[in-house]
Amino acid sequence: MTVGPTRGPTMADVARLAGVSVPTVSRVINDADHVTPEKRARVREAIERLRYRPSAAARTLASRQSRTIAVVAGDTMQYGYAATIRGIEEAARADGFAVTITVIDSADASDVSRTAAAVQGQAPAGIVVLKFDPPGVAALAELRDSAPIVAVSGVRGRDVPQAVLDELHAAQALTAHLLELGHATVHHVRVPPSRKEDGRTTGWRAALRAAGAEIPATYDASWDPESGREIGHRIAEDAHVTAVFCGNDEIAMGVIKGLTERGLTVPDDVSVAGFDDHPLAAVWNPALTTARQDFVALGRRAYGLLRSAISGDESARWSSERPPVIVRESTGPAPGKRRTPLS
Amino acid sequence: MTVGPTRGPTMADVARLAGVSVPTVSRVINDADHVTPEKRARVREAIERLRYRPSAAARTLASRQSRTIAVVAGDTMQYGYAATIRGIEEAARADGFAVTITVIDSADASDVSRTAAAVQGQAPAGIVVLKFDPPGVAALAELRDSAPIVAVSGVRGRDVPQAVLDELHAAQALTAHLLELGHATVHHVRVPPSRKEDGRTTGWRAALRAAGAEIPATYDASWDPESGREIGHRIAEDAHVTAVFCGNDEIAMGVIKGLTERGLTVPDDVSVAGFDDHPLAAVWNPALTTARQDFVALGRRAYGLLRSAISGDESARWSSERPPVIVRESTGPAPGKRRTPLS
DNA sequence: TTGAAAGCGCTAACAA
DNA sequence: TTGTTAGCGCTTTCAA
Repeated sequence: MTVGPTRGPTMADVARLAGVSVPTVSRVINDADHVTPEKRARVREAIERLRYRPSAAARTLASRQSRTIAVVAGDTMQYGYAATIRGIEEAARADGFAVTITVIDSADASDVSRTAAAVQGQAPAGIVVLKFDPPGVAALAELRDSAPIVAVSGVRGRDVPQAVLDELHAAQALTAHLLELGHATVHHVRVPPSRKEDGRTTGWRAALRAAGAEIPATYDASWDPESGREIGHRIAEDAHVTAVFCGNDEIAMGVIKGLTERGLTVPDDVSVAGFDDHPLAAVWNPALTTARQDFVALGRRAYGLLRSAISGDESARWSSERPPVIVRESTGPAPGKRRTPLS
Repeated sequence: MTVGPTRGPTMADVARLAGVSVPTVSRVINDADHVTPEKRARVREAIERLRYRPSAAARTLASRQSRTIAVVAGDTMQYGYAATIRGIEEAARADGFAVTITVIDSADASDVSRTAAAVQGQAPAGIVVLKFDPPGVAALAELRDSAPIVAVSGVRGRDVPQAVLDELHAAQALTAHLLELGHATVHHVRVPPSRKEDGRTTGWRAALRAAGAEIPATYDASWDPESGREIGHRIAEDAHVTAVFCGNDEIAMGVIKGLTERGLTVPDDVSVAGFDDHPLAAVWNPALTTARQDFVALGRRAYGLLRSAISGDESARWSSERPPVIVRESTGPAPGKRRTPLS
C-alpha cells in the first residue's frame, strides 16, 4: 500500500479564510499586480496561519511551466562535478527553482535513452548537462530538443548555449610555465576525453608547438588516481621525462605517488603539474602546481544561461572564463643534468 | 517572456490513435489489470509511435502521489556527501523515482525555514536528510512531519528511520589499532560534530578508556584541510604526541602536511590515522590508515528505507554497517624514545 | 473488461 | 481591482 504525503491546506482554504476568491490568492502568491494592499495582507496572514504551501504539481500543470530544472551528469562524485552541481543548485534555489539530478551511467544507447526518458518525464523547465565526458555528450545530443538546455564543459561548442572554463588556454599557460622553467619538453598524462581530444591536451600541444619543443606521446590515465600511480612507475623508467602535465589533480597526485615509490623526488627530479586546484592540492606533498578551475562559479554561470534560455532570451548563449595558473611546490627548474635510468 | 517546454502528445492522443479510452491508456501505463492483451499491445504501439511521455505533474496531481524524492544536505561537495547522494540517486532512478537536491546553508532559523519551504513546495513522496552536520539536524527536525523521511548519519537516532555507518565502533577499532602499536595514548583531531559529539569522538574516547590510557584534550578542526595543517604545526610542538586519530581523511592529510613542514616524519615520528577512506587516501604520501566508509552503499540503504516508509511499511526503520579498518602506511609502532621538543 | 464522469489544485482568460 | 468560468493531463470512482 502506498501512502501519499500529508495533505495540507489548499488555495481554496486560504481564500475562504481571507474572504477573497481563489484567483486573488493566486495573484498574491505570484506577486501579480492589481491586488489592494489590504487584501494582500489578509491573504498573507491566512497563508501564514494555515501554513499553506502551494502545490508545485498543480502550478506546473495549470501554467505549463515547471519550476524545476534537471541536471544530467556522467558522474557526481568527482570534485569538479560535485562543485559544478553545487553552483547550479545554489543559483537555482535563490531563483526559486528546484533541481533534480540524473546520472547517466554510460554512453551506450540504452543508458542514454533510459536517462533521456527519465529526464523528459520530469518535464523540467530546463536542462543543464555536464558535458565533461562521453555520457554527457551523448545525453546532450539526445535531450537537445526536449527543453531549453545548456551545456557545461571545457571547450566551446556551438550548438547550444554553453558555460565553459577555458581549459585550452589554461593548459597552454601551465605548459608554458613548465617550459620557462627550462624543461626541454613537457610530457602529458591525459584523463579520459569527452570527445577525441580535450582542451587540456590541445592547449598542451599548442604550447609545445609554439615553443618549438618536441611533442611526446601521451600517457592515458583513467579517472582513478591509481592509474596515475602506475603511470608514475612507467615515467620513472624514462630518464627523458623531467616535466609532466596531468589532466587533473587527482591523477597528478597518483603520478607523484608512483614517482616517489620509485625513489624519485618531485620537483627535483621531475616536475608535475595538475589541473583543477582540487581542495587537497594545496596540502598535498608537495603542494601541487595547477590551474584553478572555479567550478562553483561555473555552475552559477550555467544556471544564468539556462535562466535566460527559459525566458526566451536568445542572446545569452555563451560564458567563458580562463582558469589562472597557481604555482606551488610540485614544479621547479629542470634538473641540471639528466638522471641516469633506474633499474 | 517565459517559454514552456515543448508540448508533446497527451494521453488523449494516444487513446485516439489506439482506438481506446483515456482510462485504458492510463491502465496500461500503470500496469493495471483488466486490459486485454490485444488492447494493451495497441496502446503500447501508439505510445511508441507518438513518443508519448506521461506528464509527471498531472500524474502527481491526480493521484496525490509524487514520484520524486528530495535529498536535503548541508553540503554536497565533500566526498562523503557526494558519494551518499550518488547511492541514493542510483537506487531511486532504478526504482523510477526522480531526486531533487536542496542544500541547507546553515542551521539558522531563517535558512532552515526557507529550505523547508522549498522542499515542502516540491511535495516529494519522501525525504532523505543527510544528518552529518548541524544544518542537517535542524532540517530533519523541521521536515519530519511533512512526508515520509529517513535520516542518514554516523550515529543512531530513534526518531525517524535511519541508515547509519557505525562510526563509533569503527573509531574505537582504529584507536585500538594505534594503541596496539605501542602508543601510550592517541590524540584526536575532531571535525565539526553534528551535535555535541560525534560517534568518532565517542568511539575514540571509549577505546582509550577501555585501555586505561590517558584521554587528552581534542584539537578542533574545521572542514577545510588547511585547518588540519595548522593543527599539524601545533602538534609538532608537543613531543608527547605520537599518534593522532583524525575525524576524516582530508583533515588527516592536512595534519600530515603540517607535521611534515615542521620536519617530522609520518609514521616514524607520529602515526596519523584518518577516517572515510577517501579516494585519494591510498595515493597519499604516506598512504593513509583509515576506516572505510562505503557511502554509496549507505545512500542505497537510505533509499531502501525510504521506499519502505513511502509504502507504509513501518518495520524497516534501521540499517547499520560497521566500517572496516584499513591499515596502510601512515601508522606504525610508537617511536622508541620521545622526540625532544622542537623550537 | 471498458468507458463516462468527476475531480486533483492551480492559473489564465474574461467579464464585471 | 476582483470574481467567474474553463481548463491543464492525468487518475479514480462508478456504471455499463
